Amino acid sequence: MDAARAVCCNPAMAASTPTPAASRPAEGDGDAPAFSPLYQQIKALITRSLQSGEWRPGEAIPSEIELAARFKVSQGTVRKAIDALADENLVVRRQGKGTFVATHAEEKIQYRFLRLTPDTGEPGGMERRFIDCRRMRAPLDIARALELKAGDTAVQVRRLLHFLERPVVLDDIWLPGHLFKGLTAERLSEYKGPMYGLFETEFGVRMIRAEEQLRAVAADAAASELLQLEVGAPLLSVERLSRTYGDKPVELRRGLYNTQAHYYRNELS
Amino acid sequence: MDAARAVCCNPAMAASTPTPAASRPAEGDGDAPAFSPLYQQIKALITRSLQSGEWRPGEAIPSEIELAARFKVSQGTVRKAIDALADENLVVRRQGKGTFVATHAEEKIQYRFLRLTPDTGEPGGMERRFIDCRRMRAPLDIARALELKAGDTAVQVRRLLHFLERPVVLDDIWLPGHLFKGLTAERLSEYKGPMYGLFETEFGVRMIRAEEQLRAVAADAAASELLQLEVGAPLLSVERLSRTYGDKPVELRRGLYNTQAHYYRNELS
DNA sequence: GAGTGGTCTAGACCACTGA
DNA sequence: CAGTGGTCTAGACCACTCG
Repeated sequence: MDAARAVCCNPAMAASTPTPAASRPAEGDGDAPAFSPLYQQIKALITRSLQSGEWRPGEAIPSEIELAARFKVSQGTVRKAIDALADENLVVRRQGKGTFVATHAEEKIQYRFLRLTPDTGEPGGMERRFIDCRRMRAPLDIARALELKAGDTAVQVRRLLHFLERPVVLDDIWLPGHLFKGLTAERLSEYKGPMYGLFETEFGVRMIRAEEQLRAVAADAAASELLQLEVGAPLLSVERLSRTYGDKPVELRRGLYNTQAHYYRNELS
Repeated sequence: MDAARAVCCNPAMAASTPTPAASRPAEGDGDAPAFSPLYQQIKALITRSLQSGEWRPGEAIPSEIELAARFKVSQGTVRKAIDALADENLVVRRQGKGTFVATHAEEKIQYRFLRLTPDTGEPGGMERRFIDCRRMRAPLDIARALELKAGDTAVQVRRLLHFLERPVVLDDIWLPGHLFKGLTAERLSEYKGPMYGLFETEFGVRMIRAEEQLRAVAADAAASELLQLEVGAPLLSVERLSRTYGDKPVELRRGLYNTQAHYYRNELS
């Protein structure tokens, strides 16, 4: 009855003790020690359930005690696994209530990934205006970034963010076509709340983490018109690659930020 | 013998049990619950020892077992305190060896805080060239940022970073004069290794964390000459406020980055 | 082999939430 | 009040480093 524990389906796992003699497999190349602590295996299992949609964004996951029973490990081990997930913002702990699947849809702080802050006043409060939303064969650079095959279709969304009636951000957003069937400008406009909330609830695509590359560039004709600036004005170029579970890239976003009255904030440690 | 535990000097602390009846002080305003877990108190004590220089950067701090004995708590509690310090990069754990005070002086990855990456190739490998180093009364905005009194002296350092013989970064660095007595261009030039390493070993000032504000700006005459660009060329402006223990600001740095062949990298989660 | 940090367990108790 | 996450403990054992 204890020969199974919880990791019964994990290829790199142990039988009933956490680290049996067999846990040091094939030392052939003097590489890949391949020892995985129990709590990381549990973390992987929980992540798999998150990915499979066993619990939906915003919902509570089972309590630590339940999970401990399910996986046949101690509560402390489950706790450590959940702590790691909470550190990665995949999950939110709320004392006395439970542990909840993170969501972009209901956050008080909208725009979890938007680091632009007005010089005076609070972040947020940006108004969205969509310019267009088109399906097409993915250009080469886009396809490469999104790991699409040549010829696959992509969705391009362009939009502006306004702050106090002035355009501040011009975004050019690329998405894999096969994940976003039926995405139209109308649905984008109708949806209240952050765009990543719509992606989550309507298309089941959850943005987990992202990398950004920032540069200073000069406004070209198109950008200068849309952002109401002179050609050549300096703009902050922000290229973001967003990823979902398994580090799979699912969005490439090219933003141009007017930083005359805003700044991009970052913390180092 | 157990009435003292370790937190004997902490005003917001308990006697011998972690959370005695008295731990809910003065609920007057319906504010400030002021409950501090033991491990956070231990963390604060360790931080105080770090700040006081009881252990120097690069050195090992006492083992978990020793600290547990000193503070009269369990090893698990010490462990949680150290985990928190490691998360904040104040300390580095090395299995089998010990826990070490973090340092800017010996890191393999130099420039822990520099997020600029060349488009092709590895980060780092920048050559420093100092332009000048002067002491003066702190300008008003600098004094405010560094929390100096009007009239206090400040040190201004200007320098360039070159990559493959081309100037890429122009830094304008402001430091509180009273912390950096005797800082000269010579000492800056002679020192091998990152500038924060010199600050650490020569002046006992340790940069713990920092906030940056990024903008796109147009190069003025001075910057364009030093960075060998046309006037008006777009530059990434990076204003960094660095802090030491207790969140005390100790450096204001204004950088201008040429992002034609480099980008500023950031990770979101 | 001795000493370090890393994992895992089991159990007690506390703080918070909501019915 | 019961149920949740949060803290603390004590002890066992493992993985890593170095002399």
